[in-house]
Amino acid sequence: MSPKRVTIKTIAKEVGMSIMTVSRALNNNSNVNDQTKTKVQQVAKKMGYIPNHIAKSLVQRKTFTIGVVVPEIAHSFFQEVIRGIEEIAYDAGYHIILTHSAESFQREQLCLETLLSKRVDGILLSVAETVTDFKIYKELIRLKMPMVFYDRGINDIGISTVGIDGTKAAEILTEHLIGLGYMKIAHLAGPLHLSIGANRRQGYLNALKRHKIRAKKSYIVEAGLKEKQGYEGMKKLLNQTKKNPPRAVVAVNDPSAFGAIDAIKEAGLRVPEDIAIVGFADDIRSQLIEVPLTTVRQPAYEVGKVAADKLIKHIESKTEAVEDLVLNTELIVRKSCGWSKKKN
Amino acid sequence: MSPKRVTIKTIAKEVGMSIMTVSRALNNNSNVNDQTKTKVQQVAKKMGYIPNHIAKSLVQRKTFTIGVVVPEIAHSFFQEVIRGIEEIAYDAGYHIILTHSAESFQREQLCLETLLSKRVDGILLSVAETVTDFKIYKELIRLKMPMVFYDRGINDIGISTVGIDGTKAAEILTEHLIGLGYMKIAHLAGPLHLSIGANRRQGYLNALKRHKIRAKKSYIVEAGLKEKQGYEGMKKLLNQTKKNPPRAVVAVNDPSAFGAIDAIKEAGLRVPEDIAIVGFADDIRSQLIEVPLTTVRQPAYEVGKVAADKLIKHIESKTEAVEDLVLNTELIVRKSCGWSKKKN
DNA sequence: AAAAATATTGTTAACGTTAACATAGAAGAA
DNA sequence: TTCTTCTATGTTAACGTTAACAATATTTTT
Repeated sequence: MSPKRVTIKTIAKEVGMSIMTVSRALNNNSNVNDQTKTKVQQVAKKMGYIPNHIAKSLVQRKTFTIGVVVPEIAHSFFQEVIRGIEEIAYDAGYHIILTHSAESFQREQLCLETLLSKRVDGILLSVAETVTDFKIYKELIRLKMPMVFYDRGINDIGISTVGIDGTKAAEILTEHLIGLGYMKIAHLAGPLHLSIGANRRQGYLNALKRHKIRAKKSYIVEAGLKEKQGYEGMKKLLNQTKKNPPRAVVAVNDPSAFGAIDAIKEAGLRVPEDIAIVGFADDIRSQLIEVPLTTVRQPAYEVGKVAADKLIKHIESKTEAVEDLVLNTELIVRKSCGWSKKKN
Repeated sequence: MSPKRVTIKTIAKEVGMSIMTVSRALNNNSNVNDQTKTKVQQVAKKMGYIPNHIAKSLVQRKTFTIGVVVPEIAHSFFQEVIRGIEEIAYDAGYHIILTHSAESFQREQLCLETLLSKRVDGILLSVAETVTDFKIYKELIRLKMPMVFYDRGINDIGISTVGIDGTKAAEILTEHLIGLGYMKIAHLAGPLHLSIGANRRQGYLNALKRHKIRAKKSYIVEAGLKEKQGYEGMKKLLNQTKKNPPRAVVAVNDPSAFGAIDAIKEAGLRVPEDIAIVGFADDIRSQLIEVPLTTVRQPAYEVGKVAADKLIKHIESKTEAVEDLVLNTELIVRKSCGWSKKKN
């Protein structure tokens, strides 16, 4: 952008007025003579003036920019969330800087540092899987940086979270299995320090309890959110329950379920005849695989919209309440839970 | 972010040195005593210093930010492109501002104005469907704003474009139909002022010509890139060819094909028995619909990567050549082209 | 030991804008 | 007419940083 830049200074010289008048005229600010205003705006247009938001942001300490941290950009769930965020942000006159933590704690730190340096007005973040240290979130609170967690948050830390009721959804999912007659139900859990991990496990336990099924420690394996970890987790699970293998598995999410299915097949077992499985999140692939996966649909686009909306409220009013917003989920029954088969 | 901010000035006062020394120490710049450097860095950390990129950008006239304009954020193709862009940008130390033109010319103008005002270092853009006036692109060139088109570009305007060889891909697609025995092949074209529209139509015509099939004007309808437009276009096509309806249709893209399928069904015809159809782009839905769609897979993620890479080269070297980069496509044969049926 | 070179630190201005206060002129009120 | 109140514009400083040049202290060379 080399050709000698046009600034309000240039315009001021051209129209023979002070830069302040030009600034006011261009911002349609009060107390500028109508003639002056029109004149300035005409000249600005003619000269090809492009306002410099950087300078404006510096003096006003406001960028109209929202920082978004996504833990897994390849996941359709998050892509839809981004879409929701963009829509709301656009309507409110904000723009978004997109960053990607790739499920890495370190990289998440880096994303946040960048966003702070770029002086975004607020941050939307979904906690990376490998995060175990919440110091930086507390620091952000201390800095009064407006922030909202979406999908994956930290409880009782003073930051609003927008997501689903994972506990309830996992409970419904598990109860669905129980309703089909399964008694020996295992759980491939996610990271328990993340609310999604803890909640889904809790929902699983709640369902068992309600139906007076004793939870077995060996039936719960803390795996992870990725396909590979689901695979490893399932292998471990099969290994430690050889004498009494489960008849159904509640996986923490769909990718994890995909991995688990691989492990089940590898062990020479069939889904759902030998082991039924249900996932969580409704990944696009879930309906495409050989035995389509029973899962829970999360309203990704809505999550993005609501989170962005809440964040902007936080940004624009110091008194906006910190609260958790819970959106509805929907049970999607497909073949992997073996609804049409005999069970035991 | 209210608590009295720590700036290099604050630090300078604390360590009893000039702000310039502090600046140098923090930037690991040459010519600072090692002791001083360590001291300053320690104090900075202790005081919770957060560099202000806004101020830095202002003076250096460089933001390390890339502006991305996406025409349809709900489309999985573009979501994958974004993923590719993010990856390359991250590796090169750039961040991305994501904007959405929603296929609207006006809104695209707005996106570009914003990006200019935010002083991004470069712009990646895929032309919105309703764009017919290229003035602003020329203006960007004049401003020497580094820029690369991805997927949808404008020919011979002096801006690099990263995409696929739409002509060739459409030719292959059409030839596939011809190879299956179809002779009466129609085309639902996209906007012809966009390269993707023009190229795909050309490929369709090339294939016909090569096989000595006369192209009929009534068999070509300029529709649009969206599902609804495909629907309307197909209705029009059926209407204007009542005496001699086509046996196969080459749609400009998958959404358009979906719409066309609806129109075909609505007319009481079957796909592919009565009318075969092929799309373009491999939308995620293409394999899910009742009669899975034969289409062309475009390497979306790769497109994003290559485009970002090219843009960064443009940014970092004034002499980078303007050129069109062409990536390979892959024909995906599914049922909608009726490969297993009789044809005429 | 003086001169030259180098290493380290400091000073000033600039990036492009707006906030806050100041001023001049015009219009209205007394 | 004079005082007051607007209206329109101007002046100055600030936002937080770096570039360019200046100055000082230290080391090296001759």
